[in-house]
Amino acid sequence: MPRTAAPKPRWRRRKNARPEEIITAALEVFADRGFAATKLEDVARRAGVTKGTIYLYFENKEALFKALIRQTIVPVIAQGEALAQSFTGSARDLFERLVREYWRLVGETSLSGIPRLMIAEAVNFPELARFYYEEVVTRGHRLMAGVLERGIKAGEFRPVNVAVATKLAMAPLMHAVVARKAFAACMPEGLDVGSYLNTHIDLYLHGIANS
Amino acid sequence: MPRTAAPKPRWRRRKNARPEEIITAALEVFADRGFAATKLEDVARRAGVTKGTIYLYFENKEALFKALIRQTIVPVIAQGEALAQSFTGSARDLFERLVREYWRLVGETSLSGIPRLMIAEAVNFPELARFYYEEVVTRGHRLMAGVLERGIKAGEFRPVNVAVATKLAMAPLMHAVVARKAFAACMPEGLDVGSYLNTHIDLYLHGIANS
DNA sequence: ATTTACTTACTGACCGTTCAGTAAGTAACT
DNA sequence: AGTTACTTACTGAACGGTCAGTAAGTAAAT
Repeated sequence: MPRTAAPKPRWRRRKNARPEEIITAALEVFADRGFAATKLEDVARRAGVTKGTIYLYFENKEALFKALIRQTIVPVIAQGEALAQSFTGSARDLFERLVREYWRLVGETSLSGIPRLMIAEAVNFPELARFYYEEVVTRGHRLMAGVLERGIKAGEFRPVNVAVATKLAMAPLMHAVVARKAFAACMPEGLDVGSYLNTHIDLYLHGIANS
Repeated sequence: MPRTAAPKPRWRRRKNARPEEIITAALEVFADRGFAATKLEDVARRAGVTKGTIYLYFENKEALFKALIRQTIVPVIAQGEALAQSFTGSARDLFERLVREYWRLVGETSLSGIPRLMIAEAVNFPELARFYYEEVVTRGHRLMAGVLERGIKAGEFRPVNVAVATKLAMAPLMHAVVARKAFAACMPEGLDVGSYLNTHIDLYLHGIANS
């Protein structure tokens, strides 16, 4: 019997690729099960390794989660900030761009599971909540508040209470992201995201317009 | 030595009072920990009994939760329906009444923990999700949709897509309820609920007005 | 032959659920 | 009124399953 049988090792050493693969797997599992209910064994299986391997690259479950946030959501915010910085059109148009961009990058991807997860488990994991609130929520609000102030300064928008108006601009987005995921299985009709976004943008800009 | 020392029994038999006391305790714990993270031992302690007693009155954790929903949230919806039924003013005024009433009965009470809980855990407890969606969400939407249709028929509101407009009317309420609870500890400034509600009502009615 | 990335088998804590036992309450019978 | 026989609301400990984290061992790579 010739020793031609492929050596085909049962596993390979891929130190460089592992962290990213584990984070990718973690995103999928965390996004649809939540933080507490996610089993690291599932994350490992999806990443093509075993549980122990995760602990070679991340200190614990919480550290893995933070790494995931930093590598996925934070860049989305940064991209929004860059867009706002370089944008030269009206505040109205920038608002619309940002809303649609948020939906494209978060609402329609598995990232949409993250806001739901945070809202769900913030109370039980206060350290995670603090981290997320600072890195994502306040930064996102600052971005939107900047757009509103720009519009007010330019005379496009009424001089509203910026903090409140910011929250009212984001709320329908956040709630859609969060509720769609949660009750997907219960809504036979689904949610017509197209009309939903269009209507929100229309109503909001109409409401805040200086006229 | 006189036997005046109160015998003070370690516990008393109070068959009639138990279920309600357990539900009250359960609301508080579920509302701030969520479903999965709630320990029946905590519920029991808060109700002044032990874990075993809960099982004399409720089949299991899930049945306790359903009983809680039926006894707390469902009556709130029913009250809203009654108000809408008997209301004789404009649709605009009815909208405002319902929004404020919702906040008063849910947003400002420990009931506010329930929507968050459902959104959080619907994915992991599909049977609970189905129950809640049917008994609460669809019924709430039907109520709000009725108001919008009334306004459209009366010529107060533009003939919008009612399903979408309903969701946009509720979203800021739901999101405020849900996020406030979640990030209470992270928001030093808090949320100015008064302005938030006023602004939402104002913007929304302005946006949907037929003019 | 040595190093080290990875697996495997294990531990300890946690919690929903169960159930044998206990003591509070009740009423029948003195 | 007091004793006793009985019912049942409630307790508390233990069981079984789950899962984050650990450490000893294995095999890939050099």
